[in-house]
Amino acid sequence: MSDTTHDGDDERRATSTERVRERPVATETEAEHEGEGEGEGEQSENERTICPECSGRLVHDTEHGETVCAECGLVVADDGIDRGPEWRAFDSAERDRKSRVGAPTTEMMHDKGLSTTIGWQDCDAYGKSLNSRQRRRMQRLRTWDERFRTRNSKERNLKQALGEIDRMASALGLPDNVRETASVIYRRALSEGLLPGRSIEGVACAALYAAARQAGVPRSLDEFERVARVEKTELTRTYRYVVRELGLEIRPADPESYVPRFASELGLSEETEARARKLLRSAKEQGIHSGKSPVGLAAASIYAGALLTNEGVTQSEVSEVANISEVTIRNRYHELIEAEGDPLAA
DNA sequence: ATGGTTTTTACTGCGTC
DNA sequence: GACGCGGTAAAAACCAT
Repeated sequence: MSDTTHDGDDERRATSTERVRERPVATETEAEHEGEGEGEGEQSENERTICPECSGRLVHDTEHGETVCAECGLVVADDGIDRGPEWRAFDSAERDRKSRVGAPTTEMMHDKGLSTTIGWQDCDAYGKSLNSRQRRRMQRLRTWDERFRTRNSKERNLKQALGEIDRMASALGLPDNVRETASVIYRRALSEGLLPGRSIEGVACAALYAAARQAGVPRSLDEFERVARVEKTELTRTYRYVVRELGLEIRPADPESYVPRFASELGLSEETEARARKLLRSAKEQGIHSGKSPVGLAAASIYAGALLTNEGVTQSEVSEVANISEVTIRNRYHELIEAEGDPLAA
């Protein structure tokens, strides 16, 4: 699912491959700094995403190889490298024949999945098993391969964080694309020096929380606290910090996104779920929802919806699955029914 | 730190099975 | 009498300033 973004690349024209910048021919101090490729081009992330003229958002136009401002149209950089292939394919057979690339890169691994790994199966390229001497040899190589790949601290840091993100994401049932964005957020936090003084787990957790909300599949703080290795207070603190420093735009969670999960946990019908959504929508139109906790609203809409369809659900049951007090449910659901235009009275 | 808003806690009374 | 529900006051939590 995560590689769908790469499918369109084949059709892209290579407009700027011929302009790939030439390297200076001879340099006297021969590549002494080659080995320590730290954060290659990531240090000035802000400069790349914000227009210097009007501070609007910058967008990359891969068709023309330009970086332009979405607000004022200012062209910031026009020497972008087109990373698409230089050939075109007109059917899938031709695509297979011409393609010279391997797996897509992924943000989910600390080296973007570009490194090779020595397989764990003790067999050669023909599938024949190795003898014991060769086996020992491969085991040694594996060890050194692993040490080499995770050699510096930054990469070890990333590796641990991404593992943490992966673990929590599967515990919370979050899809791959959320993990990807969480990884991107974490990378940005790391390259902007947000980590010192904060725990890896905390920042990783905050990144995942932010990513889930951005993707419209939010999980409540309570749910995060259950799977995270950090306290809720630390989570909220680092979350706020990361969002502010990185300038992430995150709107308040949509109550409707909680409805399906609560409904299924309580074993309620589609009809009730639909009623709950309807209640939430009319509440939104009247602006009842602003400032109120989205989870509370979702819980109240579930309760009210079940009431309207005569499905027996008690307030305490709803408060149980939503982690919201019964009082809040009562207050919200009165407001919801009033906003709906009092269908009970009709 | 502070003040305003929202949520939670704790408690009470009412009606029903 | 246990349970579901509604309401209230005060405490706690949260958020922007």
